[in-house]
Amino acid sequence: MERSNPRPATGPKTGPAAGRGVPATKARILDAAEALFMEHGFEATSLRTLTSAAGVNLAAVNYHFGTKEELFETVLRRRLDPMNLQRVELLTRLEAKAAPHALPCDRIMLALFAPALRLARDPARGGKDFLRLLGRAYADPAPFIRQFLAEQYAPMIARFKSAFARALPHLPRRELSWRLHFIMGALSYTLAGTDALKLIAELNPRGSPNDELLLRRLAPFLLAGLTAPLPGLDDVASALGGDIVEGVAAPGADRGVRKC
Amino acid sequence: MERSNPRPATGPKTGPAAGRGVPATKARILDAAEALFMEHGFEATSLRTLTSAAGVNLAAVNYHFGTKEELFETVLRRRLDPMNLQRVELLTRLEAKAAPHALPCDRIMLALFAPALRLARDPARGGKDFLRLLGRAYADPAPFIRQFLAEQYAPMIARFKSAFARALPHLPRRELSWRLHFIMGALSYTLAGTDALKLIAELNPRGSPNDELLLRRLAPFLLAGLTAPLPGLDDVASALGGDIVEGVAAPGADRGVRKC
DNA sequence: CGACGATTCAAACGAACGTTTGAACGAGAG
DNA sequence: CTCTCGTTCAAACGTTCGTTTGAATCGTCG
Repeated sequence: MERSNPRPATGPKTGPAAGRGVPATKARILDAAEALFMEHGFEATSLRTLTSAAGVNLAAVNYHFGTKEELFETVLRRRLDPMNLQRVELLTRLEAKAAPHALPCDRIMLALFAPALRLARDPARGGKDFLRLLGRAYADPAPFIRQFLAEQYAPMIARFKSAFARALPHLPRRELSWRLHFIMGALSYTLAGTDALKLIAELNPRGSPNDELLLRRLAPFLLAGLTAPLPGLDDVASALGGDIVEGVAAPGADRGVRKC
Repeated sequence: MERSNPRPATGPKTGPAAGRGVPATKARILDAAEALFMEHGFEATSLRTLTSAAGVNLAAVNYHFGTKEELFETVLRRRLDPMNLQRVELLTRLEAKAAPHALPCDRIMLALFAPALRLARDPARGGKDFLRLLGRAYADPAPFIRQFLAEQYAPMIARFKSAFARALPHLPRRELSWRLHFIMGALSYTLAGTDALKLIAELNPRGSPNDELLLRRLAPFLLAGLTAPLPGLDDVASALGGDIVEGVAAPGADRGVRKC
């Protein structure tokens, strides 16, 4: 029985039906998990609900994936790995094409967004639902999720940070780091599509939550923020120093900030 | 006994020690809940952990608040209500001062940010930890949280949307709605301070996660995005139409987008 | 055929959860 | 004192969770 090593070497197909499309169970679990994790989150999705939806036995998850957490990581990795790989490859290709000039940062952002869009359009199961799962994972408090994402994203982020630094030589590195953080935050939040304040539904009454349209609006927004002039040191601060609650609020507080 | 109405009218102090600082239990539960919900999220915080930390009996939560969910809403409402009230009042006051001219949108954003900053600086317990709790709640999948936040935020959001619409008459209403959504998303994500990719720690090695500094960097970033020129219709789209993965990628795709 | 190994299955395990119960407590009013 | 009533308490309830178990199943190969 060998229960001491429950997971039988996650390797290739040594399965029962041998040569062809064998472990339908494993794939069905992955697909159901992606859909349910997307809809209800990690903690709120029970293995009993999941295995029922997938039409497999309850124990199948632990047999094939070992643990619920490992299943979650597998679900994420299945689409995240290729996407981040595409991002870095695309960036490298665009940079090579622009050489010896630095790649302008709207192109860099294109390399960041296009693979996500491409994933959203993926005809295969998942598609844009996966982006919602990903955005939700970004905000999950579970430590194992945070660590997994950090490891998964760190190299890609570092690569893009270098590219942006080359495109924006005047921008202090620290400021760039902040702005990249804001960009990833807005991107995650938007992709999560949680409709927190029902804004999306109100804005896009038709049933189709057009992700492409969404990213096409988000990209210029973030690009403008990225290339914004450096903030004055006393924009918000001076307003807070004066008693804003009584309406005094910094007469000349708009230095360094673009007017409307 | 009257167990048919377990919660004894959440009204004022009719307590045991009568006249003074009575239901220490209730306050201790609220404080402990704020800290623990902040650190671990709603689902991951058990009532047993919570009541142990607060030094009260397990049943006290159900006695005083009825339900774990109602406790959570109370924790949020305790600081959220005053903050959103301050936001709207400050906006109204600034608008009155600017009349008959429209209030420029950097000032509008000041009214959005300053009360949050003020809350972060609050010497009373909670302070900036609460903002992290709030940012986390924004991304929580639990339906009751989403509904609660939507009801709580909708009026304030609508008020600010009108103000921005007056300051940006050339911006289509639909575009403005999107950008406001992006702003609230980036704000929530930033306030959540989840340090998803450990960026914050790397950027701010000193122990103090200076929220003021953070918002002072976020505000110009978002302001630039808000006032960005309208996106061309084929920035990202044409790049996607051409086969970006092979590096063709839209030679003249930067129309309408500010160059770096 | 017969044994093997990978897979599936029904059933159970132990733990943790939110909530309820009914008795004990303790100050204030009659 | 006695009764009352808001509060606290230890204990238990019923449910659900992720995981484990050991037998049954089935195609493959000697």
